[in-house]
Amino acid sequence: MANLPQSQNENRKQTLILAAYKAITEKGFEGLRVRDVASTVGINPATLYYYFPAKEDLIDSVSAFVFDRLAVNADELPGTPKEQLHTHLTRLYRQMRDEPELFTVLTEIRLRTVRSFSLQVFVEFETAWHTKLVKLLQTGIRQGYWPNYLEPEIIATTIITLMYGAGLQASTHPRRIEESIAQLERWLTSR
Amino acid sequence: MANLPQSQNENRKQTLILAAYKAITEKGFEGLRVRDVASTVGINPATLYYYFPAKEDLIDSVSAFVFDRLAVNADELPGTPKEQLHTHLTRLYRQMRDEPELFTVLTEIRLRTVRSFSLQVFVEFETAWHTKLVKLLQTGIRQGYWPNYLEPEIIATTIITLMYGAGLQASTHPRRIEESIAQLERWLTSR
Amino acid sequence: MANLPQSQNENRKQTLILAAYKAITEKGFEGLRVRDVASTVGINPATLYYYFPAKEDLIDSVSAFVFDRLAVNADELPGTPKEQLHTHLTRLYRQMRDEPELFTVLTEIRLRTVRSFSLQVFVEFETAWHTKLVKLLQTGIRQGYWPNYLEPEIIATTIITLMYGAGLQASTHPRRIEESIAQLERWLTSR
Amino acid sequence: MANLPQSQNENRKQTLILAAYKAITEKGFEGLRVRDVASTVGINPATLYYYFPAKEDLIDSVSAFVFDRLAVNADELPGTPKEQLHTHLTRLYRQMRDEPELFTVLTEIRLRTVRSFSLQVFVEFETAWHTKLVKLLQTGIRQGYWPNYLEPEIIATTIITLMYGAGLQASTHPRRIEESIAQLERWLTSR
DNA sequence: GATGAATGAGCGTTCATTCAT
DNA sequence: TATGAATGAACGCTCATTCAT
Repeated sequence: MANLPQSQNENRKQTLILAAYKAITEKGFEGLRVRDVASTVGINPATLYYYFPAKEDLIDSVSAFVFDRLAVNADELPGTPKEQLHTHLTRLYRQMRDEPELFTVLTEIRLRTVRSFSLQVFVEFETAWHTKLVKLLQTGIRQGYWPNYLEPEIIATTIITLMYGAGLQASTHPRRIEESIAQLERWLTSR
Repeated sequence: MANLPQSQNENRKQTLILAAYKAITEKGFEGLRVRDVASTVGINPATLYYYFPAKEDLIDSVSAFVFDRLAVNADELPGTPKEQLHTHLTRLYRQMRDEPELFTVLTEIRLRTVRSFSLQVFVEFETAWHTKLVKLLQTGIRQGYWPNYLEPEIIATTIITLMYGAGLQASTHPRRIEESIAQLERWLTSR
Repeated sequence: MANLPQSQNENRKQTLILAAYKAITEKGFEGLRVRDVASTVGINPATLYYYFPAKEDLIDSVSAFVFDRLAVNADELPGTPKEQLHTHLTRLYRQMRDEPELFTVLTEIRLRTVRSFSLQVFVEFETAWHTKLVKLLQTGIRQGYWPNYLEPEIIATTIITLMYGAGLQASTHPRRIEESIAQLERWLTSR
Repeated sequence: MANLPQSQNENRKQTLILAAYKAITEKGFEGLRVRDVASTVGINPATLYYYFPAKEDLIDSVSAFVFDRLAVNADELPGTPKEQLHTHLTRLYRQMRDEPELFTVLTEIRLRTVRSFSLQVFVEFETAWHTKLVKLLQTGIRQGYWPNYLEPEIIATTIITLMYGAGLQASTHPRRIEESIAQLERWLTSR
């Protein structure tokens, strides 16, 4: 009861983040306009500034939203390491298929970090993902699920790289993604 | 004699394209300004419009420039198919290492096509690349360089996908790219 | 008991007036923002509107505050007319030295009246000051403190004019003020 | 013939400066709007930015315009020092009477410098004025036009101070100014 | 070929103010 | 009394583009 206003506030913030996310989806950062985001939500542009002191803060929140949505928590999954990895890749694949825009926006953000906007947040995201994959692979190798000549660090890197590439093609070639991920898994388990 | 002005014209156009390319490199399409491109070259913005009727035309030329620079003509290389693929991947890797911006801009363009700006040019580029890889792999398999259960279409797709991902990380994690590509080759030739 | 809220109300009003005064001191009317005044006092801008129905009302109160602070009640001083005038000028000088901003704000208000915002309040202030000076001078001349060819009206005007000029230079050239006022007194009493 | 465009350009710049000057006259810096200045001149606001890269640059030009207009070149006048000073003061008085806004804007600028915008330009203006007055007075005293116990530095300061004060009252009490200046001259030449 | 001058449309942001709670 | 949330209007400024010269 008492925190309803609070949650209403949070609600509107979320609505704005979603609207901005969708706008980026459609026009990229290149075409992102504060006015458009506001009018999509049905509020005055000035009101948006009540929630986000600057456009860049809204963008930061969109970034956080994207990172949160991405299913990269590979180690908290059930089953054997092998099953865990499979689930992880499958989840990512499904996400790419069902909401390819998420990966489009992820790439948009990625490119922005290269031009050093707020690199830190992206570095953290990638490091976390990489670390989780490495641990999963180490455990799997130790338990005999994968050949022990595999180098977890390199495999993790390769998986992430392939996923980035897949995400970039998600909107236009959903089929390709599936095939590439399947091929990756085949290689991992071969022999 | 008669075509000197013509070539001078071409020269200036190239200079403008390069300037625009560099601008995209530094600020992305998000920060690309006609005025900046013109002043970098040392001309009046109005003059730029003599060479390119609209900003979008300049961008199209930049796209063409990027596609041209990319070393994706895999089939015109010397050696056996295996050597050809190796050379192809190595060339791409070296390009990523030496001028990672090229891949940054490629991705910028790629994202724009998703939002349907001039999709066609990108489809052609990708199709050509894919086709060349498929042919190379088919020949290699036929000649026994790779196991015959490999499916050329899927492997080609996987290679391209990985390369996109690598390109995205070129500016920030050059090491990762090397490892990923090496891993890919190991998989291809294993057994 | 009953008027405690009343005085609390007055208290907060005074706090707001002081904050606005200080803001004008630092940024002029040009940079006076309701939001800033409110946040300096630690309240919500909306709350300020409970105390002052409009920004202009707050400004009016600041004007009144400035007029009140100015030591221009020349006739209520002890001593002979000559001593009274000396005390009057000395007080003004000290005020210029100790809180030059007061005169800066006075001038800001003065300029606003020229553009006819609330001219009346300023006319009253100036008339009162002028009248007091005239009376003081008349008494002094009648009592033989100053030569009788002095014209009180004109001298009063000259004093006020000089004081305005001094006030304008108070923040940047405090020394000049002292010298000018001393010179004025010397002239007044010469022969 | 060749420099006509150049002078046209300068012409428009001057027109804009004048329009801005008039706007400040009417609304002060507080109410100075780029849009208003542009529309007064009948151009698009964007065009104004072709001539002045920022609002503050336009303001700087207005300041220079005001300083130029002010008749403070006291030493280049004909006649004896006494006549020169008289002419100087008379000119200023007439300017105050005929275009009091000039002094209103001068004061506006003066207040802005107190809040340290571009203090230097004002310091230079004042120093030049002061120096000229001092030289004029020194010469006059040496030549016996004024009693030799007068201290040129202090008198110069007093004159300037009085003139600032007069300028502040120019729009509302033109009569007062005349009287104050006359009084000043009487004092200077008494005995 | 090249430019100075111009512009309509629009940008991110801020303003004083309001009002339900 | 006090505030969170909202807004219309405007602000300084920038954009891609045009066009007479």
